[in-house]
Amino acid sequence: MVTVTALARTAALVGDPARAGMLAVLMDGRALTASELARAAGVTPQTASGHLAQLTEAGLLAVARQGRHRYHRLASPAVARMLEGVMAVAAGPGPVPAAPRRGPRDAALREARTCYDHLAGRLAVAMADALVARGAVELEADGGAVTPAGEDFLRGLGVDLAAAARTGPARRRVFCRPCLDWSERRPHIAGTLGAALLATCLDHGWLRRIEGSRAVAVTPGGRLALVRAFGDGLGGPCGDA
Amino acid sequence: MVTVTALARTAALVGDPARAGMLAVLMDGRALTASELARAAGVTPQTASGHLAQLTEAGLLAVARQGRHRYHRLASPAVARMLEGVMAVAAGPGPVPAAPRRGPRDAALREARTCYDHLAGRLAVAMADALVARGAVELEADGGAVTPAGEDFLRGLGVDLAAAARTGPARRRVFCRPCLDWSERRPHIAGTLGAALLATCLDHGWLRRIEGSRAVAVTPGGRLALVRAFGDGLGGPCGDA
DNA sequence: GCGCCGCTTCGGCCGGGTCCGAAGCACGAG
DNA sequence: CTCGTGCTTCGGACCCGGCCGAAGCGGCGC
Repeated sequence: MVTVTALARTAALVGDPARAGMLAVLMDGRALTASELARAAGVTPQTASGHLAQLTEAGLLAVARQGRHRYHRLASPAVARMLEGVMAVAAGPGPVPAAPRRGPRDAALREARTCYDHLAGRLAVAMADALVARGAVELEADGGAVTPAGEDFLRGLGVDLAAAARTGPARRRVFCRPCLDWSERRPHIAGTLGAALLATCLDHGWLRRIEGSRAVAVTPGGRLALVRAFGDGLGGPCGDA
Repeated sequence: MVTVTALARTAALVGDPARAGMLAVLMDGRALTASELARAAGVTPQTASGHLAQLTEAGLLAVARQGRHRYHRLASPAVARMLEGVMAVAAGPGPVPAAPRRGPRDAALREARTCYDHLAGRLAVAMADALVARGAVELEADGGAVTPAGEDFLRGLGVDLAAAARTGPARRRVFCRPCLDWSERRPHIAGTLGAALLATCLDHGWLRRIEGSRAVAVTPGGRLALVRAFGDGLGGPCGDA
């Protein structure tokens, strides 16, 4: 089988700490320069350059030149899914890791952040719970689905389901994929629906990206809108309701 | 983030050719002895022993002692999903790899084989196509769903949907996950539904595992039943209809 | 009980791959 | 044009990790 050597090569690319750090940072879906990635991985620029060349040639990263900067991003959703899969295994079977780190430094990250193209963190898990509770979405380990009632509800929020469903109105119910949250250890909504949800929240000004971080902030108006749409669970980091 | 080092460690485990070979062989869902895995990976038993110890301690493999044999298997579906993800990336974006190898040695593998807990190969792709064509299943990149009509059809075949849907009759439609086939480069049906389909085919005697290989054979009666259920596409390796 | 077989552990060898210092390119600004 | 900055390439040192030979442990069959 030719594939076994390719399998090992690909996994080995992710298996180096420096490269793994870069890929983990890029999991938020943004495109970063080589210097930023070097700093994130804790190596010198020339070392990072070599790693980036390998990752790009293997098809894990895509680059976009822009002036004298080179922006690197994950080459495809398949790469993001692969990384999610490895992270899920790396996290181990333990469902409850206690409360390992309560540092305020990453409090914003635990509250809400981007995960490639969708939301993650406490907010995303609460959102998924609310959607399941109201019967708008069905979630299982292997996949998820939007119910007919859920279609109406989401359309009411302004989620562009039609854009998410490229294949016509007949099969609008599938574009939903669970993604295990590393901070909450509970599933949130990824896939095309997750991407559409994030886009909607950003478009409406409910959420705002925080510069230089994967974290996203809930705007004052956004908090109101989210609570009205999803219920009290979306209220705040510590339940300010 | 503690997880970055764990991410790299896990990926590095898959990143060694010998270990990757063992994991690839185990993707058929069976449990093999250390000697068999050593031969599959092309290393001596003592080398394999070290690798297996690492994989087991990291939670990628589970062992079952039985007499003087030790049977190793993938520890969880999460591990299988991770490997699928890596393989998908390793296969590269190229949708058409020409006809790289037509050796009769793996003809049976290309025709039908197991992939952890479900079917893969030409037969599985044809089966997925037939299910989609008759409107029993909807498949997208992010997930799949069984339609209400599909529920009736599958139940008629004897597929145990109830066992696949542990969570009650209300949300029976989601347990379906696409899995990219490495020989056909087209999706087939994985997930709980894929596992139930394979179990049904084996129970009915339509398919039979081939000893010492991932390949499965279609029995004479099975071919008849499959063609009747799914149409001519299931007929034979080269379309003997 | 004795010997066989599967599996594991220990030690030493060796190769691949990562790392950084220094120098070379490319692009944009002044 | 010349300088400065971001990125890449080259070279050599280092170290981690895989590999196998030999020896030790444990269960099974005769």
